[in-house]
Amino acid sequence: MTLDFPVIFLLPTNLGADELHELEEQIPTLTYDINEAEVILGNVHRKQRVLFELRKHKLVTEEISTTETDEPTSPSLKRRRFQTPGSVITEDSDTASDGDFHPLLTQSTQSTLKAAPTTVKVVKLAWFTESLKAGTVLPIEDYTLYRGRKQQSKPAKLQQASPAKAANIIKRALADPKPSSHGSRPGSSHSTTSHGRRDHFITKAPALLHMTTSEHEVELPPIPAYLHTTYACQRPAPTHPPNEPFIEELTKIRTARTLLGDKIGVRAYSSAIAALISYPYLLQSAFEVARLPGCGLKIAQLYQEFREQGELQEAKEDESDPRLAVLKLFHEIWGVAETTAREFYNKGWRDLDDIIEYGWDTLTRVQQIGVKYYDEFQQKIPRAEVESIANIILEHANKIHPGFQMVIVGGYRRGKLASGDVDVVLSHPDKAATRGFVEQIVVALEQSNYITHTLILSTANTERGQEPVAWKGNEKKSGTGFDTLDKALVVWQDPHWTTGEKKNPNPHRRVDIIISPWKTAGCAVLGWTSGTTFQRDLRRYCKKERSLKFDSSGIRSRADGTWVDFESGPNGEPAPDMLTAERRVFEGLGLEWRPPEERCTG
DNA sequence: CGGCCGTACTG
DNA sequence: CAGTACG
DNA sequence: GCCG
Repeated sequence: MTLDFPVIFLLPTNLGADELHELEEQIPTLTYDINEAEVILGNVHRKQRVLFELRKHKLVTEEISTTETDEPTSPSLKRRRFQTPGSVITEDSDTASDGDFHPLLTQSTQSTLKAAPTTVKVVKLAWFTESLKAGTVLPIEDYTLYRGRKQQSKPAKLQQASPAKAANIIKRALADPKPSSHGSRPGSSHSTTSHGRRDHFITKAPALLHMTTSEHEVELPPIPAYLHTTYACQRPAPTHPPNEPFIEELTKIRTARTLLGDKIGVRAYSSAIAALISYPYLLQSAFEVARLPGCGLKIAQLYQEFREQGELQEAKEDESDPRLAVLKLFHEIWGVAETTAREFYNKGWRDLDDIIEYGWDTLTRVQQIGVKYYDEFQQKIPRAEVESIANIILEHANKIHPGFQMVIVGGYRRGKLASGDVDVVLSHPDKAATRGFVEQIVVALEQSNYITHTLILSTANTERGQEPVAWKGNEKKSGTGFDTLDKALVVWQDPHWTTGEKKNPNPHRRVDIIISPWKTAGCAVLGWTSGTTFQRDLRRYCKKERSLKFDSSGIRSRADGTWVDFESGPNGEPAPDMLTAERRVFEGLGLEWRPPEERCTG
């Protein structure tokens, strides 16, 4: 008995290999060309997923509302398609360039369009399996997740774009932005090898671009090779990128997301910001934005708005939101993050005095310190003072045990003219010298009256990550466990003053003292120098591309937990100094070394 | 749709 | 355990 | 919000 099914394309998503194969056997009208399908069958249950699948398979459709009849194109369609968020456009669609059919953009699917049906339904898998069970083709409507009309006719000419219209154009054209919109000039320096999907070539921007940007021809500059990666640790990120004003606006939005506890939003904006920081040209168009890693439709639209208005409405609203202003104030207290900031706000508190008056006893120890020195911690620390503080720490270290080396890390090392705090990494070639050293140095600096408070003392003990399996093979060099990376986060105040006042006028400073065993000092320096996004992407890169686990106290294999030593020399001899060790870590990870000034990912 | 850095201290 | 910190 |  063969049931009378329509032509079916089967989505492999969410199907095991066996399951997939079995279904393929069972479908009498199976096609392997999605363009031929009348019905797309999939183990999916939500429309959002459907849209994703269609995009993935580069099938361009426009959703048909449930009230609309299937077949002939209704006259109202043209308007609607400018507004339908579900509209899916790909590089293979002539509509993506609005009739300016671009031969270079089309490859495979277009040739099949002529014989293809004009509409397609995406249907839950159950429709098919239950039809089989019932021995009859069940009504498809109950299982339909999505009905779409395939895009093949060109719409009417588009005139000079109004801003609102331009936004929609961008939206449509960027619905599947990456393959079609990142151009590069033939003969530009970067090659097309090894960067996968971002290396399609087009000689100039799609026609739409011109309508949305300017009257004259604008060729997009080539994307630098290093922007073909989503890892910020593979790109230079200068302190003052050409698009800083736009980046500042995005940073305002990110700040608001931070205060609202939207960690994922923060990550998203951080990725976009990091890519924009690495972009060496002044932006000209939204398409230029959308082809950057971490930048999609939303960021491109925001750029468009920025270009037209010089500011972002969302950023403006965030800045003038009184609640966010209070949350920001509270969030800037050391020891208070978004949850506690919100708690304070919900108690009706609006400033530091409220906290002191109504909540002092509910604060943790470190929060009390954070409130007490709120103003002083807000002050930036000039480079000269950073150096002076660091040198005092090094002197004390060498008084306890000569031979310590130090690198001032953090924002200072990245070149900032003034820092929020002081970060130093101390290490010593003698393994015995660093063990338990953090307590000694803190005590010494307390006794000399430099350290007034200790916020966190981390003596994360030497036993860590001793995977049972890690025992296979006597890995010659590093052998087993590295020692711990200890740290002290302290409050610092220079106890010397000359002005004859009775009270010490010197500001309290936040100082982070990190003690690393020599063997992993390169990781420590690398981990404590780079900006946050560089750091997160470095870890993500290690995980996804190298199956390694990076943190500032060492690198481990994810397979068996063994420690990986990139820092020692070819014969296992220790690195000559910490900066050499850092370079070796870059090298060992397969990353190009970057000077600290180029790790300013925000 | 699932993922988004990894670790340690505090209470 | 949740919250916070560090880059 | 973006990526795979």
